[in-house]
Amino acid sequence: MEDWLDGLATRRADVGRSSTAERVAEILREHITEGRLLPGTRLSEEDIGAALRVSRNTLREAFRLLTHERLLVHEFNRGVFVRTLSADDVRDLYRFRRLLESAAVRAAVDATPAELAAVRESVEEGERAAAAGDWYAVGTANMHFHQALAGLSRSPRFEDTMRQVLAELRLVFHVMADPWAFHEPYLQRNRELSDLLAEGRVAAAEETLSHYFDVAEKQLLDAMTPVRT
Amino acid sequence: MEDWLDGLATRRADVGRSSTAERVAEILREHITEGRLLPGTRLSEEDIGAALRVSRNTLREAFRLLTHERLLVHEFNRGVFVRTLSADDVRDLYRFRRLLESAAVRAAVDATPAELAAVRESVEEGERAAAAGDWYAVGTANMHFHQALAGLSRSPRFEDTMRQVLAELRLVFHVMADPWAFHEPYLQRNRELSDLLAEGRVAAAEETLSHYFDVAEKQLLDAMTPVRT
DNA sequence: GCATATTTGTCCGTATGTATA
DNA sequence: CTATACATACGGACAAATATG
Repeated sequence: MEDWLDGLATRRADVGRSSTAERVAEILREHITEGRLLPGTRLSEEDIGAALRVSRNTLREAFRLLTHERLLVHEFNRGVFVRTLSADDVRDLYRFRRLLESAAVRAAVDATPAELAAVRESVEEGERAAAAGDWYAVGTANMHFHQALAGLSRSPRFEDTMRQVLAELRLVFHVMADPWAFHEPYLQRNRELSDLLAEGRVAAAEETLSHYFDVAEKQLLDAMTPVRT
Repeated sequence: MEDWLDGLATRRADVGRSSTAERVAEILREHITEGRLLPGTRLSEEDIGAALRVSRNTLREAFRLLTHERLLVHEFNRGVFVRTLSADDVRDLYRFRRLLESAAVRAAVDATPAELAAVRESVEEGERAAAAGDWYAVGTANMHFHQALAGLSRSPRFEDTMRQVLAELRLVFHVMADPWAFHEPYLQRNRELSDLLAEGRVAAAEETLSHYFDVAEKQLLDAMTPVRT
């Protein structure tokens, strides 16, 4: 039996409120985004159902949720697998992010002070985490930063879309030698961006963001290529 | 016989294959987007299961698919209903569209001739349909136009997101007295936009698009408000 | 407010089809 | 080619929640 199944079993006690499928999905999502369940892993209905003590029907419902979030892929008559992102997927995700986050930054001209404050707050969250040497928290704060940028759009659907994209990208962070430390260099740039936005210098912010993506995308792709030819 | 022929044959079989849940979802999706199943309608598991001759478990799987597409809403212990969009939903959808389609138009500077041709082709599809007095086809062509705009992004995820947004908006088209004729006035504007893009006048195109959304959003919201107080 | 009927939520057993060693 | 394992789909069961009279 694989290790991660043990981890699942310990979460069994948590299963007791709200829709069962949602709870199961949440448990699996956590395992995936934290890298305990690696891309390519097949999720057996029987094994996981046994570990979490839920029926196959319920489990399939949870699988559906995560498949829709693109964290799992469903292959007909073969089962569900933790998604493996290709280099093309990563390129597409960054192309998408460029479009989305640039649009969000441009929308900053209409942003409320509260929305801009949320951006600054996420920068400070990252700086505090770095000062404390907590790299995991730095990574989380970086996610919050980009989520806060999405908040400038003032569109719930836009924010949902951003959440989705960021969750999907997490699938590939674990190819990095140290998945979380890789966010550290971006603290400085986030601060810059936040300041530019506060000053209303939208065009300059867009420029900074563009550099951000160039570097981050290249860094991820470089880390990926050695994995498979 | 060569091996690759076998390979083709099995792939061919794979292409046409889909789960019953997906086929059921497709049938329901069609009923919803064409207005035969109206927002607010409750979808009884037993009735629909009997009508389509599928088991409750399979049907629920189809419901899940459509719920994730936001065409249905699931109310715990009460069942699933065809989604009813609120005025806020429509406003959010238009805000989202503004961000997305503006971004797509700006990305037109890097578009290939083929991508721009797809935009023009959808305009002509609409013009032909209008000349033939086929308002349903005019509406469809209008969807294709905006989907073609999304294609300028050259991002599959971006195009998916647009598809989703347009599908969702269809839920509300049926509040219009004549759901399809309402697209007609936009033919002219689509042509304008297509021409501006072909000339590379991106900023002007963005401006035209912005007007487009102002008018369309107001028109939809006005048609909605009498429905409910 | 109460009792009843209906419907959903969850789980199980099983038959059939499909993929893979 | 066969055997095994697994996914798909069905129908039945019962508890729990909801709607109805």
